[in-house]
Amino acid sequence: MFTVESGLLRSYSIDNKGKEHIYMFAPENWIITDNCEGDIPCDLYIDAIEDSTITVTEKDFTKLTSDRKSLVKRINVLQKRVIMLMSSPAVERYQHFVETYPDIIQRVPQRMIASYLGITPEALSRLRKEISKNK
Amino acid sequence: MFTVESGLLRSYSIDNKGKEHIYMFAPENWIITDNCEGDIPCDLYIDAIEDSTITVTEKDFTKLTSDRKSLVKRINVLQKRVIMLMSSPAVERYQHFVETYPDIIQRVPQRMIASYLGITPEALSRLRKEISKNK
DNA sequence: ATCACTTCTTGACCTAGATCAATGCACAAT
DNA sequence: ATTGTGCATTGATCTAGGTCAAGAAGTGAT
Repeated sequence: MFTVESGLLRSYSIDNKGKEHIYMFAPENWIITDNCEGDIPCDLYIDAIEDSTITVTEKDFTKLTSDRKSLVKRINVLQKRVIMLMSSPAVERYQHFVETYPDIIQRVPQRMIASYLGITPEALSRLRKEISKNK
Repeated sequence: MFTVESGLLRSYSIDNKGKEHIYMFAPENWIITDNCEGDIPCDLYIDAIEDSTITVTEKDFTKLTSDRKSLVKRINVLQKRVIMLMSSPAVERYQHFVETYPDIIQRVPQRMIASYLGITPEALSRLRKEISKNK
């Protein structure tokens, strides 16, 4: 966990085509982390855009109070979502959703899945057709 | 703040064309909120997709510990970002960024702004040209 | 001064996904 | 049985933004 005293940091991910996607900028007084929990490999890189002085703090996810833990978890989910919206095409976002929330799929109409993924129901319908064709 | 005992809720925003964008689904044991702080008008609607039983908890943002407050703030920023990525074209995302972080613009190369917005440097360049033309 | 390196811009073309409109298909109400 | 009403699908067309390639302009090193 880095607290920026002066300067400017950024965190970013790199997609499978090697393209960078900036997740956040951290100027003076901001806190920036890679949001890794335990063993989970972390998909955020951090570096400095300007010469910076920073304070490093060790964070121990396991020592957080449970409500703080759930906030951090929610942030991680959002982080993943932001990065996917920026870097993955609709098919991949759909597949990720199916894998992550298999039960939800059964329970909500497709147009709502589309709405969650940021695409139209028509696009989702076609994309599902394509997937089922390829197997 | 709603804790879902059984059933399924969703939260969503409505863009300026009247289109709904689902921000999250909340099945059993999930917590869902509209993330309003104080007087700030809140742009999330919540409703039930299935018949549900829920527990309502009052939350008082002002009473949170400061570190919790900063987590909640970060969630709100991410929420805004997710919704904008789903519902706003690149121009609007850029303008929102300029208004929100006017100082950052001065300090980072344009390609990084583009990367943050989820577009290519070329697209950002053209879009800026378009904006400057219209005024 | 010149070369190398990087950023920004511009142009030509391409593609993922949006939009619009029509059709099919359940399931509920009469 | 028939008439909605809402959802999913399909087709035709459009558009925001991506890709690729070529300048232009700034900056630093030799």
